[in-house]
Amino acid sequence: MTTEREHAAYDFAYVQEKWLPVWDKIEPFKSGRADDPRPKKYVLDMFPYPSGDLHMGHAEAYALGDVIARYWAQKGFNVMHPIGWDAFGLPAENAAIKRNEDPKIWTYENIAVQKASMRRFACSFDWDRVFNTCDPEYYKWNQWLFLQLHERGLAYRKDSAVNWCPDCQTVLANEQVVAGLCERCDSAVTKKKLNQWYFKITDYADRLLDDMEQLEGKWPEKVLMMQRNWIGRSTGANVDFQIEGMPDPVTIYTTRPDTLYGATFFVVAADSELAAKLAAGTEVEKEFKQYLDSVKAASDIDRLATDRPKTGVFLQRYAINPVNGEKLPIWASDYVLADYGTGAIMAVPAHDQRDLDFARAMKLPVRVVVETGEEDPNETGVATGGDGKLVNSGSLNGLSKAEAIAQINAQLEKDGLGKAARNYRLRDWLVSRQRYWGTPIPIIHCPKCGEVGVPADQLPLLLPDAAGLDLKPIGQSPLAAATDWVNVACPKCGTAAMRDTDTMDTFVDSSWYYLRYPSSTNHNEPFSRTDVDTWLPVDQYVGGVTHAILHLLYSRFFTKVLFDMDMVSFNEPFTRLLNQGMVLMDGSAMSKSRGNLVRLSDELANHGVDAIRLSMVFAGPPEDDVDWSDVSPAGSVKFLTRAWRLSGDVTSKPGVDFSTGDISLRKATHKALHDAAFAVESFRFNVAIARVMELVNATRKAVDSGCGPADPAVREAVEATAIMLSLVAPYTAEEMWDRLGHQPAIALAGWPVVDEKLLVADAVEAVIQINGKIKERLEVAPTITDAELEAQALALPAIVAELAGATPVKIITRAPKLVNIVIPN
RNA sequence: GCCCCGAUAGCCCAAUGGCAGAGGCAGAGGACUUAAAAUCCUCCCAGUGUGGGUUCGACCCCCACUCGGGGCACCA
Repeated sequence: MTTEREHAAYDFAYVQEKWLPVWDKIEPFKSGRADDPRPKKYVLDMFPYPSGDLHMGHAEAYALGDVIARYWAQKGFNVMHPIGWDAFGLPAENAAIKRNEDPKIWTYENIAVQKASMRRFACSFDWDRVFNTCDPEYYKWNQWLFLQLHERGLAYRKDSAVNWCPDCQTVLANEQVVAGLCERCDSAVTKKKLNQWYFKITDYADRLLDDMEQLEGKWPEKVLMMQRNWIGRSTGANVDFQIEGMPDPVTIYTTRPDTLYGATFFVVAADSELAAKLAAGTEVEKEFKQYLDSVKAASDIDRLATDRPKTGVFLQRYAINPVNGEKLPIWASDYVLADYGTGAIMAVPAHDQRDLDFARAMKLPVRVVVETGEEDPNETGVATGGDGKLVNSGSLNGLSKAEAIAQINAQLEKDGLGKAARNYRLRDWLVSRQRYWGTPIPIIHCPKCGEVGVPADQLPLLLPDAAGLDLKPIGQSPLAAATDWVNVACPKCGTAAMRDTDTMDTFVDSSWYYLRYPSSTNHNEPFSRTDVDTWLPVDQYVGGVTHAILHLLYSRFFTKVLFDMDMVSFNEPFTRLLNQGMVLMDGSAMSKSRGNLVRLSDELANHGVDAIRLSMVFAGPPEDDVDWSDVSPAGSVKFLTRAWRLSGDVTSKPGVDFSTGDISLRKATHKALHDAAFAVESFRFNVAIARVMELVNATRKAVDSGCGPADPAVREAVEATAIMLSLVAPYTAEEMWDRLGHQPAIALAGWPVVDEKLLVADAVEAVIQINGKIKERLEVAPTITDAELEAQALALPAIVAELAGATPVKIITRAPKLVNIVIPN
C-alpha cells in the first residue's frame, strides 16, 4: 500500500499541488446553499487593499481569521467567510501617474496577483462572493447610499477650515490626521478654507457612545476606549453673557458652571466669526487682524505643542458675568478652538490650567472659588481642579462641586441665562476628495435647483475614462477636466448644470461592504433585507487595530443610519472583534528602507504554506505583535512532519471501534480536543496548538513504546490531531486524512465529540501544605471528599512529624487538590 | 501632561487566588549511522520588574514606583 513517496520526507510542495485542485472541485466552504440545515455564522476578515502581492501582515491576519472560520465549520456551522478588495484609493492613482496608465489596470492586476496568492494560502474563503469596491456594480450602491444620506440631511456641504495635505493635494478627515501629519504620506497638514461634503456623524455621537455597552467584553477594551476618547463627550452647561454695547448675548460652554464666580476674563477663538465681529470697529481691529494672520500661518504641529506660550489680543470689550454683574475683559486667543463648544469661554484661571497660563502671561487676576486643600494657584502657577467647598461664590458658598453644579444649572435655567449642555470632540466626517480614483459624488449643481441628486435609474454614475485626464494632484479634482462628463442638464429643470467633481473618501466604500457579501450578485439593491437578516450582524470580525477609530467608527455610524432607514434590524455591525498584532522583524515594522523586509513569497517557498500559517498562529496571543526573528518556521515544519509521520504509522482500519483503545492515550486525545476547543473559542490559538503538540508527543510515545500502532486509540489520536491541525495547516491535515483512509475534505470532518468520562483523571495528586508551604504529596481519587482528604493528610507520618504535636489553628481543604494546615509559628 | 495595556527561563510564551512550566526556539548529552543529515530519547535553565498591602495561601487582587508599548493631546 505504501508508496515510495510516503516513505520520503514530508514534501509540502507536492502536498500543496495535490490538494488545491481537489478543493476547487469540492468547494468545502461554499456558503448559502439553499437547503443547508446547519446554523449560520458570519466570520469576516478585513478586506485587503490591492497594493501589490500579499505580505507578511496579510499572512498573519488571514491565518488567524481562518482558524476561527475553520473551527466553526468543524463545529457544524454553515460559515460564511467572504473576501473582496478595498480597491479605490490613492496608491493606485499615484502608481498610475508614475507609469502613465489607468489606475484601473494597476488595481485589477494587483487583485489578480493577490487572489492567486490567497488561493494558495488556502484560506477558507467563499470565492463566489468576491467583489471589488471599484467595480461599478459596487460603487453604484455607494452613490445610492450617498443620495439616501443627502435626502435625510446627513450628507451636506459647508465652508470650513479643513485639513489639507499639500503632498496628496487633497482634504483629509480629522481621523486621517495623526499628530498633525497626513496618515498616508506624513506631510505636515495645513488648514484650507474650502466648501466640502460632510456626513453628519455627530448626530449619532450619543448612540455611537452608548451602544458600546453592547460590545463590552466582545470587542477589545482598547478599541472601545479609543472610540470613547475619540467621541469625547463632555457634560457641562451653556451660559449666556451679555456683551457691553452689543445687542445679542454670547453663549459659552463650560464643564465647570460651579466656578462661574471665579471667572476673571473671557476668551473667544481668534479664528472665529465672533472674534472678528467683536473686533470690528474697535481701535484694536488692526492689531487683531495681524494676530489672526499669525494664528492662521501656524501649522498644526505648532498648534499641537501644548507648552508653547499663550498669546492673544485684548479686544477692548467687556462681557457681563450673569451671576454677579462683573465686567470681564474679552480677549481673542488661539488657545480657544473655534469649532468646539461655542468658540467662546469664560476663563477661570484658578481652576483651569490653560486659563491660568493665559492669566499669568497677560497679568490678569486669579480668584479662587473652590477650596480644594491644594496650594494657592496664585503662588504655584498650578490650577486646582479638585473637589472642595465653594467660596466667594454668593449663594453657592459652602456647597461641594457636584452640589454647586446642580444648583447653578437649575438657577441659570430658571433665569433663562443658560442650561445644562453636552459637547463632543467628534466632528462631522469630511467625505469629499479632490482625486480621481474613487466613487464620483452623484450630485449635480444646478444654478436654479441647487444640489440635485443623480436620478437612481442613472446610477452608477461611472467615473470618466482616465485616458486624456491629468491625474496629477493640483488641488482640484481631475474630474473637473472631463468637460463632457461635467456638463449636464439638470435632471429637475433641464437647465445647463455641472456635476460635482469630487470623489468619495474610500472609507465610505468600506463602511458597508460587509452588508454586500450576502447579496454580492444582487443587481437591484445594495443588499437584500432577507440576506441581511439571515447573515448579519457579523459574528466575528478580524482585523488590525489600525482601524480602531476610522473604519470601525464609520461602519458603526453607517449601520445606525441604515437601522434608522429600516434597512437592517440591528444597530451594531460586528458582534465580536479580534484585533491581530503586527508582524515585525528585529523589533520594528518591516520596510524596504529599513532593510528588514521579509518576503512572504520567499517564506512560503522555503517552508510551505502550512508552516508559515502555523508559525504565525503559534507565535503568541493573536493580539500581540509577532517578531519574525523570534519564530522558527523550520520548527513548524518539524512539528508538521512529526504529525504527518504518525498518519503513516496507524495500522488499524478506518471506522475501528475506539472504545476498546488504550485508555491513557484516549484520555490524552479527549483532553486535547476539549482544551483546544476552549482555547480557540477564547482566542488563545497558541495554547490550542500547544495542546495538539502534546497529543502528538503522547501518540508518538504510544506508538513507539506503548500500546503500539495497531491500537484503536492511536487511530483516534491521529484523526483528532489531523482535525485540530486542519484549522492552521490545511494541506498537512488533508494529506494525513487521506493517509488515514478517509475522503476529502477534512475541513468538514467535524470536531470529534468529547467524551466527558474520559476527561476525568483516575488519580490526582493532592498537595499537603503547612502554613502555605508544601510538605507532602498524596495520590487520591478525584472524587475524594474534603473530610476524607483532610483525615488522610493529618495521618501522614511526615505531616505528623512536622506538626510535632502542635494544634492546627485552621485547616483549609480543597479536595481533591490541596490541604493547608495552619499552625502558630 | 492625561488615559490604557504589559513585564514569568538565553528567547517566544503557558499557568479558574492553590505544586511557577503546558508547548516551542536556542543549547548540552546520548541512541541509530562507516559518517553526516534526518529521526528518537534524556537533560540544563527562572521563583514571576521593584517596594508595600490583603489572604491560610498571590504570577494572579489592592496601593506606590521603574521600565516598555499604545492612544489622546490647548476639547474649556
